[in-house]
Amino acid sequence: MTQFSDLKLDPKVLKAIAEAGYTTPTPIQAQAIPHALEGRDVLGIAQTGTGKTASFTLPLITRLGRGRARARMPRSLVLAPTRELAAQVAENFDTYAKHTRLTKALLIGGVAFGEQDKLIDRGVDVLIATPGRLLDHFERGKLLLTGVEVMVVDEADRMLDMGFIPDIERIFGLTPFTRQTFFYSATMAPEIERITNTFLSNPARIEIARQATASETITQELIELPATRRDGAAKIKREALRAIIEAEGDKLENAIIFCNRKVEVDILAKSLTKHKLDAAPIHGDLDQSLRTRTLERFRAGELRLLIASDVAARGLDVPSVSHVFNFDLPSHPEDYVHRIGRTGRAGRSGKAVSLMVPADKKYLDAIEQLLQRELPRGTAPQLDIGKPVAEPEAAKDAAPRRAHSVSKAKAAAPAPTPEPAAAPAEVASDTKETQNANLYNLDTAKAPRGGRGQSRQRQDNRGNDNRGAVVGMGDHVPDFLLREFRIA
DNA sequence: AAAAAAC
Repeated sequence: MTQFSDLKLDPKVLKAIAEAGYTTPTPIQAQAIPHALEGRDVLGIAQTGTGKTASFTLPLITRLGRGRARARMPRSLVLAPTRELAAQVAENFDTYAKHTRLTKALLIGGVAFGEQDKLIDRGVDVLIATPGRLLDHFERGKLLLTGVEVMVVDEADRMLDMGFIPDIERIFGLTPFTRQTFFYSATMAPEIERITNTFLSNPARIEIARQATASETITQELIELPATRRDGAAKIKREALRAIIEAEGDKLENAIIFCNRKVEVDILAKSLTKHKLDAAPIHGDLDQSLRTRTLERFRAGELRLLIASDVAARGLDVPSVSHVFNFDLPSHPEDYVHRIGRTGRAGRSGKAVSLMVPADKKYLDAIEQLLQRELPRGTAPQLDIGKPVAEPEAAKDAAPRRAHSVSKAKAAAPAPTPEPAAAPAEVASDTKETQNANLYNLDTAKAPRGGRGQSRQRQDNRGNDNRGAVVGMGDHVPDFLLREFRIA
């Protein structure tokens, strides 16, 4: 089997790899690095957690080993869709370039220009950036991209989702066509295909087959919660979540809890904190320095619960998360896969628990359709609904305004707008019913629907010999995570 | 319908 020492990497890079404790490259590293070192373009079709980042940083550092940076003319450029991902690439670069004299700058939004300007003026070998901030620097005339020898586009499919493709095309156009290009995407949507045809030249196409021993590392569970009035769903979910967290006890070392909306992230983080749980929010409306600090605390094990929007769904490298919760089922089924992929990494076991209310049924259907299997149904915790816990009950009197707890959480937000025609009918009966149903014990284990699950297996195992391979610098990835998604 | 990313 290939070892890092068999690859023609710079000895200084090999030394740093060894010091980081790795000996064996992951499949994508073993396949991409030789082509990259020959100077070929690389098209990598792979998910996060496969060791993708090092598959470009290692040859990049090797290739830039000779030569020096000139002022305002970076020698290489790495583009990532989110600030956190860009920061992660920068860390990876630092790890493996530590015995070289190569320099880097991280250009992301949300932070001051001053320091970034200084680094660019001095000249950097590697520029790592999100597209918006990079173009901002360029337009201010601070930056020339004509010296770029190597360009990397990471997570291109996500760039597509986020509307960055025009920016990416423009940036490609600012770099010399003689550059070497590494391009990574989890899927090959037609638009992505078009870009690669335009900007890559005879690339080595590397597609990572899923690994044979898989998905046992993530235990998935769906908790179905009872129907309620619209504004009651979130509250019931919060209660259920707390009950589950409590029931997991010490097994829950740390967890990421995903919500679909930023406001929900804030409300949930506050609510959990109020209930004496160690929780903090992360989403795109929060100050960048806070985002960075929160993530650092979480990585360092100083924070147990990270409440997140989908800013954290993909790509974030948080090595050991014991649990992932979907407080809301994601509306894009691929996001389900990305979210739960934050646990069960590096061969460790992980648990992914999703909460569902009846209104989310359509999302569940889409997820099960994508996974080609049913999510195992778990038992809902017993909830003392009807007894006010720490949060005051929703208005019992006729006026169906909003729950006190919510209005409190929203105090900081701009003037609360009136609820657009709240659910009319069954309001009256609701309170009584929930009071009687003091205990919800929903054992809703359903017989699996017709055998659509098993029929389709292993068809995309491409016969690579990496089964059972020791996986260095990447993580163990369940097989269904590596399946290609169809873009609806 | 929402999230992310530029000021």
